[in-house]
Amino acid sequence: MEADASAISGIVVEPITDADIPQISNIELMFFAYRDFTADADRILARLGFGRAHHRALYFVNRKPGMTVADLISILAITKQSLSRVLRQLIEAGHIRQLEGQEDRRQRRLFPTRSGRELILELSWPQSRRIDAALREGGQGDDVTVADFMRNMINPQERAVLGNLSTRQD
Amino acid sequence: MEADASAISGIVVEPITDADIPQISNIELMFFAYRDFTADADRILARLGFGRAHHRALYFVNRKPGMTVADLISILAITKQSLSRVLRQLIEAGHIRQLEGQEDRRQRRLFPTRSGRELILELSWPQSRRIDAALREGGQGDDVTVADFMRNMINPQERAVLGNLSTRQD
DNA sequence: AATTTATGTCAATAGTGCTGACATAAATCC
DNA sequence: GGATTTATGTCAGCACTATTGACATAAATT
Repeated sequence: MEADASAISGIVVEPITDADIPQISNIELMFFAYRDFTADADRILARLGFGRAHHRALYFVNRKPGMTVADLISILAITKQSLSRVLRQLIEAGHIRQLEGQEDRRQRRLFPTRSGRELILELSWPQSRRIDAALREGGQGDDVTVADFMRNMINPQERAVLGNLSTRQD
Repeated sequence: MEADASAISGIVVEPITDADIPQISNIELMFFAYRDFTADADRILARLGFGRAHHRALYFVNRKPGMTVADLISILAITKQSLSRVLRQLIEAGHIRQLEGQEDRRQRRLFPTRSGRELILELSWPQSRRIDAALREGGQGDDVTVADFMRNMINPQERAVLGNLSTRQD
C-alpha cells in the first residue's frame, strides 16, 4: 500500500522506523548524546577562542605526556598540516611545550604545562559529571541499559523531541 | 612530589587518570566510539559528494516526513543559512522535495523521495549493524555494560591504542 | 654518502558553521 | 484594510577544521 501523495508527486510519506533499520532509535540517541556531551566543553572552548581540535590535541597530550607529534597525528587520525595550526596555537597560549627527544633529537616530545593541565581538567569535569550522572540515573529497572545511558546523556529539555520523531507530518 | 623535568621546565609529566577525572576512560571511549560510528556513513557520503550535514538533514526528513524547514532547523540546532546550502543540494540531487503547506502556504513541507529513502537506508544500515553487534558482543560477564558497548563500537584494530593511553612517555 | 624518518611550512581547496542584512509572500492582529 | 509578524530564502563575509600536494631541514639509519 502506498499513500496517494507518494503516487502523485514521487515522495515518501511514511517515516523510517525500526522495522526498516533495527537500531534506528539507538542511532538517534548516539547523535543527541554525543552532541550534548561535546556541548559542555564547547562553551568553555569558545570563550578561549579554541575549538574541538584544540580540545582533542590537548586531551591526548595530557593523557600521555611526552608523546611525539607522530603519535598524536596517529591517534587523532588527521594530517600533520591540520594538526600544525592547532598545536602552534596551544603552544603560543602556553598550554603545551615541545621538548627535543633525548634519544632521537628529530622528535618533538609534547608535554602539557600547568595551565594546560588545568584547562583539560576544566574541560573534562563537566563531561565526567554528565557521564557519571547518566550512569546513575537509571532507566526502566534497576540497571542502566545502553539506551538508558544515552538517553540520560541528553539534556532533559531535549529528550522531549525524541518521542516526536518517527511520525508523519502531513 | 614532583618530577624533576616538571620543576625545571614547567611541564607536567604525569598523565591524567581517573583519579583526576573519574569518568576519564568513558570520555575517551565516547570519542572513539562516535568517531568509528560516523565513519561508516562518512565513506558512503564522500563517494556522493555529501557531508555529515547532508546526512543529518536527510535523516530527520526521513524520520518525520512533512516536517517544515523551521522544524529541521530546530532539531539540528543550526541557522537557516547553514541549512540552506545543504538542503538545496539535497533537493537538486533529488533526495528531498518541498511541498507548499496546505494550511499555511508559507511553509515548505519536506519529504524524502524514493532515492532519498534509499540513500538514508544505505547510510543507516552499517550504523545499525555496528550498534547491534556492539550490543551482542558482550564484555566481562554476560550482560553488556555501557563501557563494554562503547568499546565494542570501536574498530577492533583501534581498540589496542586505548590500553596504551594514560602512561608517561619520557 | 645516500636514503629514510620526523617534523615543519606554504598554498589551494572543501565542508560546515556563524552573523548581519535584506527580500518576499502569507498569515495574523487591530 | 492596513500594519505587523512569521516562514522562508538569499547574499556577503568570516571562522574553524579538515584535506592534498609540494617542498625544506635536520637527524637517524643504511
